[in-house]
Amino acid sequence: MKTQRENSRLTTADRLVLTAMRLFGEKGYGSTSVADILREAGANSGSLYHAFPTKQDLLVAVLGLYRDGIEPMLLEPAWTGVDDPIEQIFALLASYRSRLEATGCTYGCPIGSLALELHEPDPPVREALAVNFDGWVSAVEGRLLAARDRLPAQTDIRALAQFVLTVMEGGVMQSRTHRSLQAFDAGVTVLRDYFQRLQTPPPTPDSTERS
Amino acid sequence: MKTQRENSRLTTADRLVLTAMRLFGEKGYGSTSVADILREAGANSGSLYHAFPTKQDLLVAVLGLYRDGIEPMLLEPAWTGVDDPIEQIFALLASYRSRLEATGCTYGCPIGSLALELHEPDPPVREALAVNFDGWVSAVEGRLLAARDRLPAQTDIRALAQFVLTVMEGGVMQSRTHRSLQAFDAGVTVLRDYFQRLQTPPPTPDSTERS
DNA sequence: GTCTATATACGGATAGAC
DNA sequence: GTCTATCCGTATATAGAC
Repeated sequence: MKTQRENSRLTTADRLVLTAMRLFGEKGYGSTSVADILREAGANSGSLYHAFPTKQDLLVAVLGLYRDGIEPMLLEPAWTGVDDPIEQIFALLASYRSRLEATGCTYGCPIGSLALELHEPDPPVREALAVNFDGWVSAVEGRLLAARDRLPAQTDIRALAQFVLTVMEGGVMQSRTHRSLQAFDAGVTVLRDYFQRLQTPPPTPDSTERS
Repeated sequence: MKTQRENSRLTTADRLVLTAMRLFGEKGYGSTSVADILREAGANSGSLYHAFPTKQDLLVAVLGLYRDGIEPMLLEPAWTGVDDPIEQIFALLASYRSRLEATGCTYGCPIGSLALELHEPDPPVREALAVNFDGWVSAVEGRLLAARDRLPAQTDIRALAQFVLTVMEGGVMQSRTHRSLQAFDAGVTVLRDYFQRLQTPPPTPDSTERS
């Protein structure tokens, strides 16, 4: 579960951020010590504190990496070969499922984990988390806009995009706790049912008397 | 945000668990030190370790309290005066909203926070978290069963109950991160729309040609 | 069962030479 | 920019008298 060793062609600062990103994702922020990061990155204390005054600054840098990686590292791989915008949303969810499955339901969404681990994060950290959520939601919103003609006219597109994130995060939380994909899958299935109902026009007023 | 002082008529062990419950909820498990708990409970180190060999044993006891409190502390207050089973589900969600609102969106669901804070919890802790989720889901499932005749016959009741938990936890996570009720409210609104659609029979096959 | 005092480890962060 | 050595606070847990 650890990459062969963060590419040694990078600068020390970059290696430290990448190592921190991996360890924060694996063990969380609080349980990752600066000493862990230094050891795994093959760096020394002085180098880290030269680039990052505090451990928290390192966290903010990691969250920036996640943000910048949403498009190339998350969306692009998930969407190749999938054309339908709504199916792209479910392909995104499937990528989280793969991650859960590949790790025995121990790793889900690193942003969500950090968001709940840090109860009272300092403003820059909280903002960086919020920016990550916003970026994710905006990507889903874009897919919904592309499928707008298949959704009821009065649909709140932004709220529906947030709802997709909600379903992903809630499902990941339960699957990690139960160490089973069942809860995540159940959530996706229900969400799919909802999308199907959204795309099915309701009975017209004068047709209700037929049933 | 702190009770006037955990009732001094209780045994020391009980006072310690109640204090730990409060502090774990406020600051998380990792950020609450044993010294914090001792100070706030007005107890000494020896008393704690006499009753609980480790801090983790204290956590398991706290999770047991949460489990036992679902019915009397959570459901009963939320459901008084609400008769409709589906409205009881939304009343339960409203109780989480109240908690978010009362705390400036800093406290949501203590179980969910712990579930994501503890990345690789020891088996007894993970089980205790899972038991809490199960108890919550079963309560919602009971309400859905009471409303079964208003839902499509093929509805997976258990999965739908899990979905309600998913929506609550995902909404709480985002609202805490954004420090705004908007995301939570949006999730509840979308969920309500879904329930309405579930309760609206779809067009019969031979009526589709009318539209 | 409760008290005080303390063992022991590890945390983040720093100093100052090179 | 990177190195080694280390400061200093706080963490969980324990010892042993009462």
